Amino acid sequence: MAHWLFKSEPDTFGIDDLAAQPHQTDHWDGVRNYQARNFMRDRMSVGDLGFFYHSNTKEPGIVGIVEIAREAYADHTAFDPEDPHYDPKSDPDNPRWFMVDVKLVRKLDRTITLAELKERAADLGDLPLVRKGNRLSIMPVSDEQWEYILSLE
DNA sequence: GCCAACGTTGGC
DNA sequence: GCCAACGTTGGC
Repeated sequence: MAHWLFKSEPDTFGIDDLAAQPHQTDHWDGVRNYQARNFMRDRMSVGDLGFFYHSNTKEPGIVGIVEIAREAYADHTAFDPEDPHYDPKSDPDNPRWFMVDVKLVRKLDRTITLAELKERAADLGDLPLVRKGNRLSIMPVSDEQWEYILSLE
């Protein structure tokens, strides 16, 4: 089973928004980065676990755990001219962008902040999150990194 | 609000 | 194919 990290801005879609969905499940739409797309499309399986990370907020950090509930399928928001993530180059017959469904497993007892993860960057090896200038919105987390980060909770 | 880092676009 | 210009991300 693989592990992942999903970034989202809580002002747009935070963990409490996911918690409010039916079955605490929603699709992860709006990814418009090829590397992040490829992780979803090619490597995510139902049952994989991921961290839910709040970005672009007062205290950025990991706030919860989600589970992949559906494998990648076409991101329909790319087909909607009214949608902020509209991409005319994505064709319904040959979609460019994909999304998975994620289900909330639980919220963490506390936020594991980016600041403390950065303090421990030496222990987190190649985790893109703690590297300068990183903008990747979906990234793989190794088993070791996963356990280590959870142990901080 | 600022701005560094990054990915994408498009002219050549 | 190169690379400057541009738009976006996201920490601070």
